[in-house]
Amino acid sequence: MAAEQQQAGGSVWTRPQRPRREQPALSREQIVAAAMELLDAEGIDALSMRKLGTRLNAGATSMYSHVANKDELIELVVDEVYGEIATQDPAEASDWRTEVTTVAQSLRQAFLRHPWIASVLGQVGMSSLGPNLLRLSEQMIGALETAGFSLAEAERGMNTVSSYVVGLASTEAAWLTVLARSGQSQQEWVDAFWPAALQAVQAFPRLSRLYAAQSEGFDVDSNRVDSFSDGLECILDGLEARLRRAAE
Amino acid sequence: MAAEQQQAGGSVWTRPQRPRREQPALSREQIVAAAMELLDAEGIDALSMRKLGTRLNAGATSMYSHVANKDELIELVVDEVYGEIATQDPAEASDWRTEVTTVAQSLRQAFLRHPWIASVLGQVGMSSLGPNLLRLSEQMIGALETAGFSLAEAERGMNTVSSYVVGLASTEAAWLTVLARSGQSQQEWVDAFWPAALQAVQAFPRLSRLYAAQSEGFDVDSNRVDSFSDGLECILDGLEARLRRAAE
DNA sequence: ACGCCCTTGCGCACACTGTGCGGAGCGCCG
DNA sequence: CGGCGCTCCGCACAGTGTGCGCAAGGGCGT
Repeated sequence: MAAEQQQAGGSVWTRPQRPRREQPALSREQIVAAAMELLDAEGIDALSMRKLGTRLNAGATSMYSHVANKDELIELVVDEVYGEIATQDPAEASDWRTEVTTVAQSLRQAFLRHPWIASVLGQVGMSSLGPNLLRLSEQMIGALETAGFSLAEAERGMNTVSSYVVGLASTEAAWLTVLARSGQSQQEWVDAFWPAALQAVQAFPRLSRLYAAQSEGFDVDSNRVDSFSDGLECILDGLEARLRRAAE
Repeated sequence: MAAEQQQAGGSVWTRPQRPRREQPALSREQIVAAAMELLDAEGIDALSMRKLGTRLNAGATSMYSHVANKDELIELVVDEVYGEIATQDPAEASDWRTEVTTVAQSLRQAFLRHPWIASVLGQVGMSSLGPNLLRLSEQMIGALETAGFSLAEAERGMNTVSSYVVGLASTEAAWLTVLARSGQSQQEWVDAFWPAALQAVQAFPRLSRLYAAQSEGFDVDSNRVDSFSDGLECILDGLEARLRRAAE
């Protein structure tokens, strides 16, 4: 610490180098950005106000002038994640399916870029009403409404799609978090866990067959993205069906 | 504390009432059950090992003989929640759609009975491989496979449905948690938040129309269950479509 | 029958958390 | 130039998960 400085000098100059009002030295944006870095680098457990403070060359409680709570801070960071997703230019009006698919894929990838978000969504919920989330909602509802759905139908469709994306991406992200915490490579982790999984599953015939089939190697990652796209298209098929049904 | 007892008596009798080996006095099941009670009653923030200990007339660290971690404890409680869902008797082989729907609805209701689960799923993931979760997976895959899907298709279908259920129920449960923490009634909370929501949304035309339409009252709860069932049927429609497509 | 060991529960302690409070430095307005 | 207010920070408090070592008995070897 700076203990020796305090002992050497008087209390007058102990921290003269603190550049008080040249610029506020701490801003909401900086805090949110630093929190995002910390979360991406070390995960949710490493985010403490003290660590965030030191990373900003500030005290532990200095952020409370700009942010009410740790919870509010987290809400802000979450919306920042949503902010990474660009809304499409409405000029290039493409197929509604590709438009919805684009948003969904971007959302998934944003979640996988910031896996800590899974551990946080259950506390913050989608209820935070941050501007970026609202923007995404507006776009998706817009795509569905111009496709021919009523406004209420469009909202339900959006809820269905986004629930699917959030649910699946959360599971994936949680898995990534566990993986990261274990410190092993993906292959190591799978190898280590596979026997236990096989044994846990052996009382269930279909799961056993499934796991056995998956044993004879296949690419885990590519299967995952296929699986995501497949489920998404399944939902879109369901939506398209009711669109056609309404048109007749 | 029991300080005066120690001062008054010798250290010999300070805790003679502890019934050492008459019965183990603490079991995994008891611990999990008590944790569930505590979680249901006071939510995730109230679950600490100390509180759990006092509730079991035990010390704070006495559970660590039966449970490795707090995390492991939470995994156990989560699987206990899945355990509340009964698997259907395979004898009465009904329509695959109603079978899947039954599981999905039960899952949703279990989540809403224990809203704290939302804040926990992102840390534990579905990756815990607890026996009850496996049982549910087996049933759902079974329903899909006997309906005519291949094993791999059945797994993907299950993933799609369960991701949807988990995602949506998590959002709802998170909302319930926020509501409970606020201490207000649902109506009070909505009334208090509505102006802010309207203002946040006013930059987005479609969301504004949507919220305005929802302002002229309708039953929030019934709309929610309708919305859930609607999205679920949408997914099932999509699945059924590929079943028919494969049959041709 | 007696003494030893080994399991099991628990008190203590440590490092760490979020955050309320009061004070201190600085810029700005009157 | 004096007072006000906004930021920033050190301190302190209550509370957390959990590692460590001790104590108390039941079960077993002799």
